[in-house]
Amino acid sequence: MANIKDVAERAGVSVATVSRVLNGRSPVAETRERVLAAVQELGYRPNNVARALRTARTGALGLIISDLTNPFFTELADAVEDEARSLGYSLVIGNAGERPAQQDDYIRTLLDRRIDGLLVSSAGTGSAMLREVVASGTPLVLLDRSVPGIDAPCVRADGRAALTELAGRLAALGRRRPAIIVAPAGTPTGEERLALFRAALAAHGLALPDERVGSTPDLQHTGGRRVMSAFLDLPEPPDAVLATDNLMALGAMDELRARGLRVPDDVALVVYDDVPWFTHTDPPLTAIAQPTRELGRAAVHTLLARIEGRPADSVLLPAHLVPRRSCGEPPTP
Amino acid sequence: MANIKDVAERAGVSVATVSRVLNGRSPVAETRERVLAAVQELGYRPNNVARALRTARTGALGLIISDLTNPFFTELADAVEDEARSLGYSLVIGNAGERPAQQDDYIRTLLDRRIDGLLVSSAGTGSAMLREVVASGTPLVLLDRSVPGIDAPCVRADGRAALTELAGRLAALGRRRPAIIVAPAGTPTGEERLALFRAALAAHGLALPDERVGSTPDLQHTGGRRVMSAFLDLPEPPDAVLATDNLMALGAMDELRARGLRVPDDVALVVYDDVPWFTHTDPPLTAIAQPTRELGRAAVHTLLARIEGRPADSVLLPAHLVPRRSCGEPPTP
DNA sequence: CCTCCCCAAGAAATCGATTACACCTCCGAT
DNA sequence: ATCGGAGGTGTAATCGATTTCTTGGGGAGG
Repeated sequence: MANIKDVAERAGVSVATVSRVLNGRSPVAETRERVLAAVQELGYRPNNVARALRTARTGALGLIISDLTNPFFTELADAVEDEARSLGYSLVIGNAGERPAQQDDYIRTLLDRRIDGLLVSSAGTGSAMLREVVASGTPLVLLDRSVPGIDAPCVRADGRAALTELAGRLAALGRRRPAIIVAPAGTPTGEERLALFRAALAAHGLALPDERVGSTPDLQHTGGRRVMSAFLDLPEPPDAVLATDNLMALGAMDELRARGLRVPDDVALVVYDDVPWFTHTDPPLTAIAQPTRELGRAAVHTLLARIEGRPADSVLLPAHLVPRRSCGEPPTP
Repeated sequence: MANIKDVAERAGVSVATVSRVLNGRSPVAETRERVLAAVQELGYRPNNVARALRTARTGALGLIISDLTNPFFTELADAVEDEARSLGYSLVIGNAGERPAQQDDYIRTLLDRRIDGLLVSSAGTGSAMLREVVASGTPLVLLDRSVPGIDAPCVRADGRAALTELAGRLAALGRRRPAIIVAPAGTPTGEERLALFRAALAAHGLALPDERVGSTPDLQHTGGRRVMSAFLDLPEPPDAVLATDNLMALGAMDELRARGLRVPDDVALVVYDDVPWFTHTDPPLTAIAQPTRELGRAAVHTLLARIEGRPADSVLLPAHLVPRRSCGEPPTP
């Protein structure tokens, strides 16, 4: 592949001039033409590796995503990618697969590659490596999940309004025994969702006792199913369940189906995170929709602010409730 | 951040020695210890950008995916990422969003970043840039979708057996008027699926006339819905439809539902690509499952073979049929 | 005791760009 | 006429690693 020296020779100028022309520094028509012609003829493309070494800017952002196969995170990644690209950055995606060790491994790799900034939707609570990121001076923004003790802005959704509305509807529909499936204590996101839901229910005179708070470290299908099974074995099983993740919700639904129970007749089901195909499930699922694409965009902007040394605060965007049949609503058209 | 010079000074050796120790070249116990100690104390990490410049190897692979929000490609990307990582490469993902222009843009960026190799699940037929990739000497492997005129190995699934089985079942279930929703003529994948399905049906005495071949350039939800609508307006509407993409299938299902038709009673529906939540749709969807993860793995291995100068052939892995209720099977447990 | 060889380690070139600095030329002002 | 400034261009330093070439010291063999 042709390099800048070849171009310089062909155009009869020095490499400095070529560089200047290409970076739009000193455009003297005549010289400029010759250089651009040479670039054309040789099909020259600047080597980004060399450029990055010299300028200490790679033009790449890193994104650590907790689980790429989870549709919520997929859409998030897609939005981040879009926004980064439109701002001239490319994106290196690392999929933690909900495994803290793998996440650390990936962060390490990204730091070694000298990405300009890092977005992390953290798996678990392992923050040792995140502390290193901060120490290394690499701009960091947390996404969707905050991590205590890490000094970095966090971009995420606020479920308060949606949960308040949900509690009201459940109460109005006559549900008396709500339950929640949530990430284990110690995960900030999980604790927050639990607290907000509980408070919202209390406002309508509904209690959320500990026996109807089910948690599982396995934030997947099987975890959701196991928790639902435990719920149904209670002397007074719940008549409305909020699953704080879409995969767990599917597991829960499997368990209900396996026991011959019907949604929403026997148990209402509500899911955190809306996904396009929720309209196609049986029954269509009521969801708490996070503003996914906006979160992605905001995260990129916040990160860029940090990269450029501008001040950057945390961002909180409102989630909203999307009522469908699974919580006892009339079918949507 | 500490660099190799700092380490050298601290250990009282030259940079060359540090480099050798770190790359396991000259292991003299005593010197080695001192260097490693210095590395520890300074928290030194080699700068991959500098290393890449010198060695002309970045240790990164590129993956162009036609649509990241399509669950099939998500799983594919996940598998590729896993495999690449386990082999010491990191992955830069570019999402073409089914737009050829964006795809070209991304390929350009990846080439400029001097990735070691490129995997492309191509959007559309635009192959001008792919030709450039080949010309640039960057190892290239096509994934899922072959591109005529591009001299690169292609890793994809073979639907013959699955389609043959499907045709047999449809015939046995008494379906007489099969139809297919497919990518427009000119896309190799679409044409192949059409030809295979038609041949398989013919073996059971079923015809697939052109009026029951619906295509749409929009490989998404709306495209699928439009085609299904046209089918249903035929004097003799189909009684079994194969959608060659999962998003198009959802669109088709929406149209059926909107018209008050029932699956599979009125129309049987079969989908290309299996997705975890197909068991949760109403009704559960019969699918032709591609060996997604194996495809991803194979693609990485094929690419690595090319990178290392070993010969690499195209790979064809068998897809298989997963019968569920939407094509008239008994409910699966 | 001298020579030769081998091996470890240092010095310096190199990868391909950007950029500080020096130089040269041309022009206008004093 | 001379000086100063400005603008364009070339020379060379630089980024941080790897790698080639060179050097020096120690051990073995004569």
